[in-house]
Amino acid sequence: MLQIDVMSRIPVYEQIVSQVERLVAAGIMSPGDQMPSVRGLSVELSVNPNTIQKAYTELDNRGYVTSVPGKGCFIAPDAAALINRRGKQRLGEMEVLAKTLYQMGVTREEMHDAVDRAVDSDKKL
Amino acid sequence: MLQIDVMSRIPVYEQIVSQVERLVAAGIMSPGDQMPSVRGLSVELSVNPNTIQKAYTELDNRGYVTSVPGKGCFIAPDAAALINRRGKQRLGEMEVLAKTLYQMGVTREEMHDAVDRAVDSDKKL
Amino acid sequence: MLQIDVMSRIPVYEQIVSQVERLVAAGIMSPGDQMPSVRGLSVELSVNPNTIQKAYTELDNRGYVTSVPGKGCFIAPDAAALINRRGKQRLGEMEVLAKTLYQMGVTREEMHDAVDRAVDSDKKL
Amino acid sequence: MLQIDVMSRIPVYEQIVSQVERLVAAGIMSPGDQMPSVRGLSVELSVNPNTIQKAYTELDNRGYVTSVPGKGCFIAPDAAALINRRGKQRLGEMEVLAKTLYQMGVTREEMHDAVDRAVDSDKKL
DNA sequence: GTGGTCTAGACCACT
DNA sequence: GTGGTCTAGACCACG
Repeated sequence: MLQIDVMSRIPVYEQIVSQVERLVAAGIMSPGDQMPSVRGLSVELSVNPNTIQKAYTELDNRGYVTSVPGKGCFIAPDAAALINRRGKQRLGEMEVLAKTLYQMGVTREEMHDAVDRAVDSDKKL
Repeated sequence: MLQIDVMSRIPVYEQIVSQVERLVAAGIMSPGDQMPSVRGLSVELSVNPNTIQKAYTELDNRGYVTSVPGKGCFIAPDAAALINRRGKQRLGEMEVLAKTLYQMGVTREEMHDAVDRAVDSDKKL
Repeated sequence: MLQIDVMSRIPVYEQIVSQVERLVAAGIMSPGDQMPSVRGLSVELSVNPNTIQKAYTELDNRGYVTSVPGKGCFIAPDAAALINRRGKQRLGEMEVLAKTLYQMGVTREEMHDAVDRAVDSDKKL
Repeated sequence: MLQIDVMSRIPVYEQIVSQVERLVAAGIMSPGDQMPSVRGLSVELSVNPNTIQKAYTELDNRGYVTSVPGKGCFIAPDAAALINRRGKQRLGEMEVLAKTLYQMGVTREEMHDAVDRAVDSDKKL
């Protein structure tokens, strides 16, 4: 269910967090669902268990999952809402990027087009 | 003319590159203009000369600037065009970010608004 | 596998870049192969780690290699193609040199012979 | 008669030496001809007199000119022969370059073509 | 004075 | 352990 790109500059643990984020927001993973075990996911992705643990800790910090010692790690009831809130906060990143590109001579329309392309490409899937 | 935020996670040399990029694109620095000397900028920004040197080397690699040992560092004739081209290439980053945010439940309109805010805030200055 | 000539006027980091270029083009290093670590190569060649780092950064900039912090530095999938493309671009250097030598009274045949000597000496190895 | 490119990476004094080399080899300057004065050439090219002096010193070292204190600087009788000899020595540079390019996947034919292009472009002028 | 290279030694985040 | 950034201080060639 998860795929990681070891060649990417994005830290592996962050890739895992992002993908869980996406799966929950898309409704593929639902509140109450159990996450794979740290050791299981470690072998499945051929990734160091420490890295998986770091991702899970981050997911817990963000409130997307609740770890129950001895039982496992479960998607939190309000995960989707939290993710949506976090998404809105990240609009600031887009604002910063847009400002930078605008200062480099990219037009408002070109940026709107890029956003539309992204949205449409996602709708198709 | 340049300002550095030492607390930022963005490397100092990258901050310098970005700011020169902006100044050239805005026409504040023009082709043929001489950049501040490595040592001069070093003391002005209280940054190690090697860090400035790294920024200047990067600017040269990108073709924004031509460094002439013993003479100085000058804005290249086609710097603005190169910067614009690089800006268009970076639209891919915006597409990736937009896709991610969309998957987190952010709407197309909210993203368009973010772009518009960025453009308008820059126009005001 | 790499050898450095500290007495040469060619910067050490450029020597490293050139040699890796050669090894990859010759198929001795293949896509996906891991480069020696910065520190490891540093002690092996008795060169400062910063110098190695500079070489690796340049290799990354040229797309021959992808550096993954915390994991290592790996030969890029399309490294050989990029190197070949760069080689063709550098034919311009040969043209400039040939023109200069011709103006100094060196004949076309003498230059062809020099090229042939170089090619043959490389084939023998 | 001489033209220098301040933006070039090639040192100004070397540009001057090369151009005098070319003019003599082409027969435009002949043995016995007087070189421009250091001060005169300095203002004509808008170049620091020290730089001109350095070029003249190098020309003298190579035996292309003989400086007569108080009278001036004159093209040596055997200048053309010396230049031709130097040209042949520089075939080594071409050999090194050819070997490098060959190792980067450039073919023998492509290099021969580059040499021919250079020779032909010079013949046309 | 200029840019460019190198060494030495430190710190950071990530695996 | 890895790569990446930064500081401090030195040396070089060029103008």
